[in-house]
Amino acid sequence: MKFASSYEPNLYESDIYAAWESAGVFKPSIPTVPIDNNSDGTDDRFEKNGQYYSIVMPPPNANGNLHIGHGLTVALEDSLTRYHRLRGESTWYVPGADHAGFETWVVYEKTLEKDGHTRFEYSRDELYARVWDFVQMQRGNMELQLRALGASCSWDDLTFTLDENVIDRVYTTFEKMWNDGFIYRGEKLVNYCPKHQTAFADIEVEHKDEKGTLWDIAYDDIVVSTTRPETLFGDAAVAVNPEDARYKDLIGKTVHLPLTDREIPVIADEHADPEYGTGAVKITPAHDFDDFEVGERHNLPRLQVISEDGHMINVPEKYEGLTTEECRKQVLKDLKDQGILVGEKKIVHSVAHCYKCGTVLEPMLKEQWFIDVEKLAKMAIEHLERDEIKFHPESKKRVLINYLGNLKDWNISRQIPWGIAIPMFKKITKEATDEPDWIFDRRTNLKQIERSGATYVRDEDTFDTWFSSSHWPIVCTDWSEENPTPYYPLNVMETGADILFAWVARMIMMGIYVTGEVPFKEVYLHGLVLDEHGQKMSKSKGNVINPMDLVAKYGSDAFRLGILRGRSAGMNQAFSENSVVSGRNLCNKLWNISRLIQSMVDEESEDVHSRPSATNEEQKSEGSPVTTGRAERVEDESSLTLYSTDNMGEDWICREINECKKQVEKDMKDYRFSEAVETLYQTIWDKYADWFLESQKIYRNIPLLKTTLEHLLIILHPFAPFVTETIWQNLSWTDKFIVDERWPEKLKFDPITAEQFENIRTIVSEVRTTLQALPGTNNANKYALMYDKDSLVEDNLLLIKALTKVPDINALGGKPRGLRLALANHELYLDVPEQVVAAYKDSLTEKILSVGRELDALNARMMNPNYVAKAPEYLVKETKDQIKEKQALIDRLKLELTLI
RNA sequence: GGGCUUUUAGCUCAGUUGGCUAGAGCGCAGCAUUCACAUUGCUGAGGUCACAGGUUCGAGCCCUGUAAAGCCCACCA
Repeated sequence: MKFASSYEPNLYESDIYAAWESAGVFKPSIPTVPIDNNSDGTDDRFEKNGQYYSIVMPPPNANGNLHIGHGLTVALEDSLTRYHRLRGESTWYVPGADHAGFETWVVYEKTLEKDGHTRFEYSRDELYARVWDFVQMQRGNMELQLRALGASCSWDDLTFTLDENVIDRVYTTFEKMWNDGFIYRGEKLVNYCPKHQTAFADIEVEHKDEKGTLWDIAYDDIVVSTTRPETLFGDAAVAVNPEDARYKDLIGKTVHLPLTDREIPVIADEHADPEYGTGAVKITPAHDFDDFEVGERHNLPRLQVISEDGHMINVPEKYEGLTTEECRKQVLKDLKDQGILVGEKKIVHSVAHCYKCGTVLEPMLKEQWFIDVEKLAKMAIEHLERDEIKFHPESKKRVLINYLGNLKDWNISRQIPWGIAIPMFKKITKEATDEPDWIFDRRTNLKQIERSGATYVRDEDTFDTWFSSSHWPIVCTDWSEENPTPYYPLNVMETGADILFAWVARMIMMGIYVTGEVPFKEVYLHGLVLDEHGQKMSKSKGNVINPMDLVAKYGSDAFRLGILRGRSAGMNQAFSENSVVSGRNLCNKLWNISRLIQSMVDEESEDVHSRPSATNEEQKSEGSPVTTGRAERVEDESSLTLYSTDNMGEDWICREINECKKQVEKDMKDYRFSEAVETLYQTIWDKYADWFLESQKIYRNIPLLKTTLEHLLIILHPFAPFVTETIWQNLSWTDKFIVDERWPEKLKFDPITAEQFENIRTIVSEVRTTLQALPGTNNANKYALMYDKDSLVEDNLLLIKALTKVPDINALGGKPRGLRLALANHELYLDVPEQVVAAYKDSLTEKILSVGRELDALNARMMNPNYVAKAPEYLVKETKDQIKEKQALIDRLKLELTLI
């Protein structure tokens, strides 16, 4: 195949992915289901020596599109997956799809409304079936998008959050909790959205600061302060602080509740803050969280005056049926008319909103299922304290422990039809008094069941989705009591830092409760992807970046490289198209590197008959430096390519690739993706292309070119899977996929020779810098280079000439002239006329001064007796050496100056 | 009120047990054009590491405090 002059990702990506998928390369190499080859009753998977690497995808919404956060998630998770696969581990990346209970329901309810219907026209089962069809119809987009991003997940194992095995597992856990007494049904105040008519867990509530009014209302002799006058019909008492001298005498007495004919007691409770408002507060146990608790302490009645659809109930006829807003106006008017509205003050207070529709949430008295989380949280804390899970970033562990320590009981009932039905049935037969009021039963497809002569009806509520998704690591790995799998616990859970509490905390609690083990060994939390100005992306701001647009424009790899760049764990960081452009450029660079090497390989095979290894002959005739330990026809284990290193640049690139590999290994272990990518950029671009390949235009070592390119392609593959595979296939040096390759072994090289190449680099750099600094333009073509009795230069004439682009290199024959190059400390001169050298004098003087400043600093360090006495020996020695070096350099520079 | 995080080049960020003469990408400036790649090459400018103290032979890094920005939790009648 021929390489085009630039890499066009669109031409290859989808074909490459399809080829991977049909070849089945994303499946774990060791089966996920138990096998018993010896028929000895043991699971043979555990006997195999393979290492297991498992990771599961936080399930994207089944009927949605991927957003930028998903893009980051895939870039992170798939890099890990591909890296561990290349390392030879049995790697399992389980994809998922979320039924997204509430989210999807909101979308569906909108379409219902558009068609002029409401949820109340249908039974729960009908609604469930309708949403199911709705989701199936819209489903699939996100799975295609995951493929486009290169996610190398095992598609056969895709887990949908409403799959049968998920529901089974959730029911099993629920039953266990029910039997263990962790589940209770309680009438409590819950956060309730009157628009969506469902309750939420505390964590789903969005608090916003808002302007409001604090009204003072006279209840006989006592003036109470309230922001919600309409709830006064539900008042059960007035509370004052027991220490508050103003109201001491009133405690125990009753006052008249305005607009009604009721008398309510004045009670003493710490809840009343003497500093706030009038210091007296009306207590409405059924419609305020604090008041609910006060009510419990004082055994006050809970009077519900607001219905679930947000209208007034159980109130005087005049107010009955009004919305809370209308009622507030009416009440205020009536109180004013009676002259008992005695004050009003503008305040800012925080108000609970529905995180989806923004409606103000109503605290509502409801019977719901709750999980008593105390023991679960305690177990989780114990495991965390024992460091069984490593966090990235580390600080989040403490944050999580603090959260778990203050966790309140968890409301798991939701009044929406789209979700997993709660498997509880309520007794409706009055006479069967011995039977329990509520029973657990898995037959949630039935509305009504019979047991022990009693009739039970199904609870119509569904589970909070976080309750089922807290089982995610368990259900995705198919863990069960009978067949524990080596893929559980997961190696890592990668997800957004914003759902640390909602999801990660619950997975840990549930994992420990169900399996006795933490569900994952490490947690990597990514922050939000912000726009290029560091602003949160939002539709209303119009700054949303669609990852698929970028993939289409620049390619999947470019997107992945771009989004990983400059990103670190747990931080909300800006993202701009620029970084993707830079990723695209790297892909193109790599493509052209491969193109060049392929062309060299092709030439070699054409030339092989006429003039075998001509370049090597040339090299040898110039006399290579004497070295030891140089690689001789090394057999590289991964690629089976034979190579030898025949000059400095070749040893050097082997060393640099080994260093790069080592660095990437370390970065992946520490989840430092950005650094890994950075290292690869530098190695591929600044070292491999700019130095090694340039030198190979002179010394052509085909076997080494092939081996080193293969190594670089493999190391980059986890981050840029498509371009590396496309090149791999295009080169066709092997029959395999790069996906299936093994992480390369160390390259053999001579370290002494490798280090000598640094001298060449210094020489070349100085020639370039000096030429640029000389007056005039296009100096590279103007001035020849001269050398005198310098074996390094002599041995590498062609290379230096090619890299510096000077027109000529000549021997001086013991008569120095021109401009001596001082930095590199070799007998090298630029053949520059005197008047030009004179113009260079200023920059030379400046150079001497700056080196002088460095020397002063070093000397000052050595003058400090404490430094010499206390600093480690090697550092003192290093300083001494540096002083010598700098001094010598200054001498050379001064000599250069006097020569002018 | 409790907790967490951030502050380093114009922008976005690295800087892993203190050894730094503080780095990268983008951007900027200059130079180059039969070259695998202009999605390029070469060169360069650009920093009081938020501030103030302290510890240390030595601080971007450790300690104390201050300021600014952001996030989370709780409370807010």
